[in-house]
Amino acid sequence: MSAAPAEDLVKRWESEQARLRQEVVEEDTEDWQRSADFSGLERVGGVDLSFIKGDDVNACAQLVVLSYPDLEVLYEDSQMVTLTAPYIAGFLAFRETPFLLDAIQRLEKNQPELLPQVVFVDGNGLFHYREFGLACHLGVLSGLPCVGVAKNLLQVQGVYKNDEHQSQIAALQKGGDSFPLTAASGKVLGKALRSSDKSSKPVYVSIGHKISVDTAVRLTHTCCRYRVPEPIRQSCASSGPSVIISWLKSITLPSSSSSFTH
DNA sequence: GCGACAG
DNA sequence: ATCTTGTCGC
Repeated sequence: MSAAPAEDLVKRWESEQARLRQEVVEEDTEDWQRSADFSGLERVGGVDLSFIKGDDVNACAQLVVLSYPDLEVLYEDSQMVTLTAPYIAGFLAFRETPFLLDAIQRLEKNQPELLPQVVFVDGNGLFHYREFGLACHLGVLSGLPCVGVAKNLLQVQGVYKNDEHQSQIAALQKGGDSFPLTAASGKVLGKALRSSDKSSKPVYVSIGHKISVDTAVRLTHTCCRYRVPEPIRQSCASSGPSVIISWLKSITLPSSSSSFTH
């Protein structure tokens, strides 16, 4: 019957990406982005979805807001959610964005004064098959400046994980060093950044929305205590596990007590 | 058949 | 994403 069930879905998603792609702003739009020390920047956000071992449907959506430049936690939101869309490489946003957007809107409604001035996203932005990764998607739909940070290189648009790439990585001497990820077209889609002196493996930074590549790279570097930028690290590690555990208990206990009804 | 495949 | 312990090094 339907040998290729996702084919039609993928086509719709592709046109949706093409439509929203036109809304991406690839330049700095905020005053603090022009400042050498980012003066005026007080809150940076991070978002992430955490999963449990064999369950790719239930996840914990998290949003944290940290102070800048101290990187202290100002706000934290964790919400168990039920995912509907499958994970297909190149379409991560359709799986995760709705829940990340929900978290941002909850904050906007309850404590708008804590809204982050920029959001770090776990995944790529412009560095994407169609130049519209998760960070762009969330940026356009939320209207907030966003930065995409991926932990692994996506081989796309003529960028390969070959010997040339490896030698460029080897040339990154200290935290803050970077090299461009240039598409076959010549466009710089992002940069590989050595985020700290300690980590030899770079992170891949690309813009999501309302920020320039160079500003995104500079900002990412100042938000790194370890390899992964603190906003993303905090959103991954803070309350994720405990929220998932309490959620597991909440669905396990009622079912066991129901055995008393018979 | 083999490699790639953000999270 | 997550599965998994120890291990080597500063």
